[in-house]
Amino acid sequence: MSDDLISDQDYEALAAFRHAMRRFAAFSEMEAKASGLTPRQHQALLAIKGTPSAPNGLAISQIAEHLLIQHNSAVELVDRLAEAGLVRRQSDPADGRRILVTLTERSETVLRGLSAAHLRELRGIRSTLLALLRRF
Amino acid sequence: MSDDLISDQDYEALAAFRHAMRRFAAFSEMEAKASGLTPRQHQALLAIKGTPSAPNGLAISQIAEHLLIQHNSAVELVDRLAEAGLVRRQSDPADGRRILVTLTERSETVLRGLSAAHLRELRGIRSTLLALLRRF
DNA sequence: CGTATATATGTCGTATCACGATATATGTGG
DNA sequence: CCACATATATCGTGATACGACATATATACG
Repeated sequence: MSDDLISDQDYEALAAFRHAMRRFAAFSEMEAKASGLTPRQHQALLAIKGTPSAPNGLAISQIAEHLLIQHNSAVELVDRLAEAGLVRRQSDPADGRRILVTLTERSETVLRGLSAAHLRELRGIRSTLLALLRRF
Repeated sequence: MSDDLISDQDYEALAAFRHAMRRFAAFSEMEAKASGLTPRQHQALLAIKGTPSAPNGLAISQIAEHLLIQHNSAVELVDRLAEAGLVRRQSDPADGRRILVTLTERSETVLRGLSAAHLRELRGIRSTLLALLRRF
């Protein structure tokens, strides 16, 4: 483990890349918060909206997979989203165990604004991120 | 706010990009945890090591800036790192208010292993990330 | 000089939330 | 129709980032 050869430039590249990712994450947190969402809630909405292969909504287990969180955490996340009126739960007619989670009009609107802001931000930092990535 | 024009492809690109970032973050969490670190602790160590312009260590406020967290959170983060024997606090001879945080031998070793794993991972997902970024 | 102000670090109580362990419901295969 | 897998739900716990506040040091400027 201790015979890895890591140069100072490697460390610098890693630090710079993580800093850039953290900057984007912090931007996203701010935007989400300004819209009354937590980052996780935002990502859940985006996963539902951005999965065209699932037009009837995402199952809770799919949300967990997409966000790489535990299933029970996804349940709780959906609890909070539903309580805030941002998603609806509908049981899957094809499989009674599954709950399909869909957006509401309100979350569609919120997500639209958030996505516009994120697109702007990403277009602004795109070249920086590309340059940082190419250092690896 | 509600007249933003966002296409389905935009949503899909955003969701895919965030999923990739989350994947990397989850990978990093796992690796850090396997080394006995939290993600924040890892990033703090990396910031200290990867800032060549500060060879005597980073001040707590600089760590806060780099990680984009509040100053008091940085203090607490350094508390936990110091307690784990992963950093040392030294007051800055040039400014008695500042505390310079430096790595220990142990954290140098841990960070070396973590960095090697992250370099491998990043080289593996680099082309994927580049492709996702170019969609914006 | 000395006082006001700014900056850096530190302390403490609080709230959030992801998790592990566990429970219940539904589907599936022999 | 029974064993097992899968999906969702519940609950207690721990970790930690934060806001509000406190203290120490530096700097500006009369």
